[in-house]
Amino acid sequence: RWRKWQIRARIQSSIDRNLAQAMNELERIGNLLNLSKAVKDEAALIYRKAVEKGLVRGRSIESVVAASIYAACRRMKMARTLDEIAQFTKANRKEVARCYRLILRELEIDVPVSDPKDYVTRIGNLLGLSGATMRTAADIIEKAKNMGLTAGKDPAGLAAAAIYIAALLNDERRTQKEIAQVAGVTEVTVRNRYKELTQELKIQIPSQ
Amino acid sequence: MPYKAVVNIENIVATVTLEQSLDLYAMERSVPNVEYDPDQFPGLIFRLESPKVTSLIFKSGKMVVTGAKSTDELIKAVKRIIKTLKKYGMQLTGKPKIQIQNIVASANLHVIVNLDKAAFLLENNMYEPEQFPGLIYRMDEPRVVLLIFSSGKMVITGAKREDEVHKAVKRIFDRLAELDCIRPVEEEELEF
DNA sequence: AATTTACTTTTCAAAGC
DNA sequence: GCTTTAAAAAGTAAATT
Repeated sequence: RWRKWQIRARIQSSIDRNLAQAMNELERIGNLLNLSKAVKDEAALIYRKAVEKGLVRGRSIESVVAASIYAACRRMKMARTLDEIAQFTKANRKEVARCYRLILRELEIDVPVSDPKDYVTRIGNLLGLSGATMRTAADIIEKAKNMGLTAGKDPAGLAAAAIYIAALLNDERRTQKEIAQVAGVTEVTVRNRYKELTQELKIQIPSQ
Repeated sequence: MPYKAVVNIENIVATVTLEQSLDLYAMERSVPNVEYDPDQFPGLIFRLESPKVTSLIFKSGKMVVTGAKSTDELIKAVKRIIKTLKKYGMQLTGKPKIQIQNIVASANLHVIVNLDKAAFLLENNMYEPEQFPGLIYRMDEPRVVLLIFSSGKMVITGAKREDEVHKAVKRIFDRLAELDCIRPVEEEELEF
């Protein structure tokens, strides 16, 4: 009886110590990513579940925290790539992705499929574009979805191309280079998505 | 939507047990075109030109043969590997025991798959287009993993028998159809 | 800007670290 | 877990030309 209580107390204290350290990491990375309290709270909730299920054993706290933050961002529709999050940890993208997959499988957490529209908002804000341009870009994404042009494509690349087109249509042109940079994709990808979207959606670009 | 899937076996991974220990250092000296660096990997790498397969040979007498596209090709390759090793002076006795460990196949359902919808309705799936363009589906029976693309093409892996591949393809087609996740291809260029 | 090469994902065994 | 081997799918990336 006593021994059982002792074991339980020991496990609880180890979870507490782990959580204390993890919450510091979560706060640090979350602030570097400019995440709101709501997203950080969601990440904390996911991390707590992961610890209770023993998913952190044999893994670095930092990687699991990063994976929890990624899952929280996805659930809260706060577009952040795995690379953006992993850059603030000692682990690489591959290790954080491994922890993320583990969280998806082991915890009963529903994460919606990444939406290019979430990246439209993020890229638009980083470039200081108007709400009208962002709405145009979101419309382009919606039409592309309905035509089946988005399946399997990187949402960041799709959003980058939609922003490029929308900015041209709304007369606040940005170069493919600066859009690609904030979107975290290459200019070639922006160009490829741009070609496909303008062709398939029959969008006429006014010549400068 | 008629079922007209085309299935291709792309790779068979098998283990071969020779039931005798081997001197890999001697093998590296006498058999040409082999790679052996025990610090990097414990197996000796032997490439057979026809049938084009690669074999990892271990000192325990066990080997891994990869690259065969059919069971016939696999058996032929194992016979030729042993014949080649004997030709270069390796003493091999007894008949090898061949076990297929994994079959990788590709298939084309000739339909367009709505991956967003499938990701939402299908169980045991993972669809992360930021990471990989295919939807990863873990099927319980037969126990295989399918990588499904919006083009209707897919990869089936983890099967131990060929009939499991065909069964899995038929099953995923039926499942995608009942979930209303497929639509016909507008116009398809014929492949020859 | 077009090619080529290469990496992402999944599966599996082998022996050893 | 890692190391090595093979293979496909489609997207993205980087290096050449």
